[in-house]
Amino acid sequence: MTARAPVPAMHKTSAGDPASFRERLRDGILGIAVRIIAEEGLGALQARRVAVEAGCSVGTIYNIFGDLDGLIIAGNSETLVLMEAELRTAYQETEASPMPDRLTALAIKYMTFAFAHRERWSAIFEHRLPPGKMLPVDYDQRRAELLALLSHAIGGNTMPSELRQRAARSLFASVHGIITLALANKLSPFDPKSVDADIRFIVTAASHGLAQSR
Amino acid sequence: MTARAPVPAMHKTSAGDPASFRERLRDGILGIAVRIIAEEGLGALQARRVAVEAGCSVGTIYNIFGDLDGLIIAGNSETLVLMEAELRTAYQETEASPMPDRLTALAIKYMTFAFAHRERWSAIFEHRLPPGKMLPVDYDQRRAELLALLSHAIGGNTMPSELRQRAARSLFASVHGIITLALANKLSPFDPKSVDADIRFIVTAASHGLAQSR
DNA sequence: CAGCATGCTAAACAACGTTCAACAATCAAA
DNA sequence: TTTGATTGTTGAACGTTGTTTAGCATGCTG
Repeated sequence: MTARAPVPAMHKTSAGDPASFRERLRDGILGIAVRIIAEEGLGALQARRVAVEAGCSVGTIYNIFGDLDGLIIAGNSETLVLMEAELRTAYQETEASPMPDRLTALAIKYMTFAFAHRERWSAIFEHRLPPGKMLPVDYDQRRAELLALLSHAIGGNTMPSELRQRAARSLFASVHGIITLALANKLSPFDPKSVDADIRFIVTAASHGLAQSR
Repeated sequence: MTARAPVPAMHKTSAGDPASFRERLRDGILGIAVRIIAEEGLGALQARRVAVEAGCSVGTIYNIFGDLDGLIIAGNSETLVLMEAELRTAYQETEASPMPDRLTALAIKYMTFAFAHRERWSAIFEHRLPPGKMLPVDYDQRRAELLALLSHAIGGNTMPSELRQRAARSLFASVHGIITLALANKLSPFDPKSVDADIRFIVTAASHGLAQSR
């Protein structure tokens, strides 16, 4: 029994664009990985399972992404792209508004994204890459762009750069902390309305503090 | 070879207090687990390693703690006790100070603890228990006590309870977010001085906002 | 001494990430 | 076309996890 079926021989057999098969395989694997993370969380991402659902072998995943961390980072990178797009439109829509309103809009948008893509958002912060390894440069770049967006939202240019950057960092971290603890149920049962109120409280309070120390 | 040595038969052989062997074994395992977490992080905690270092078998760990999650929770519980003790003294030392100073002192103390016990502190928030399982009641109780401490620090009794609790939650979450992202190097290279300034900024700013909306 | 309950041991199991020899497919040159 | 080299995929196998469990030493009880 188990007559050791001859290899399906399905690779490189697709006639079409050049460099197509490999790229489609990459996109397919990546899409499946993102879907698993989105539906069941980062912990549910397993090499074998991705291979089965993608119709390839485990080895292929390692050929393309190096290891599971590479696959996770590629997925997180797509999440960052998605998030930046949404935040950028929110930024542009409130460009004429006064500063506290702009900050609140941005913070609420960040919250909305985190709630709508709960597991994908969590995956960004849950993932810790093994010691010694470095993040890809393009991934680092995406994060820097996001922070620059926040920094610009805080003070057009009427404020000392140092204070503005500190405010951008602290405020983002604060909003982030509120969302994180809320989603993890670490402080109280999860309640979106309450999180909304918490964020508005901290952003307006900080805005007043900022205006005062100008 | 490997003549299957007769079982060492080391258990229950200690003459002494009643119920002593088991408790000392429990404390030993727990102490080793805490040390591993403190020195190398939650990810370095492995059943076999704990068993070897404790001089017992893996099964014993499961007999005492149920599973690895039980051991982790027991370790985190000790961290909570340690943290609450430090925060409580900080709370008592600043009981006479005005509210913003009190909040700042408490927040800075929280930061100091997180830096001093980096991995133990991280373990509390990194650990996610498997779906369906509930946290032990005493563990939940410890967290509630910590939050009550913060809530009391914010408004003696001159403030509406609802607003006070919201402020306590948001402010703690904010400080927590600042520390979390700083330790994870998610926003910029880690710099304790900068984190200190960020926390003072958000706490004083929020205090002003609180005073305003009173 | 015989029987029983307790609870630690250590071997086994299942599932994971990861590696690698074998092999199919393609292309360039003869 | 035939040959050889190269590229890229396969799936079995390896090592390391968390977890379970049969086996047995121990202490207690009659």
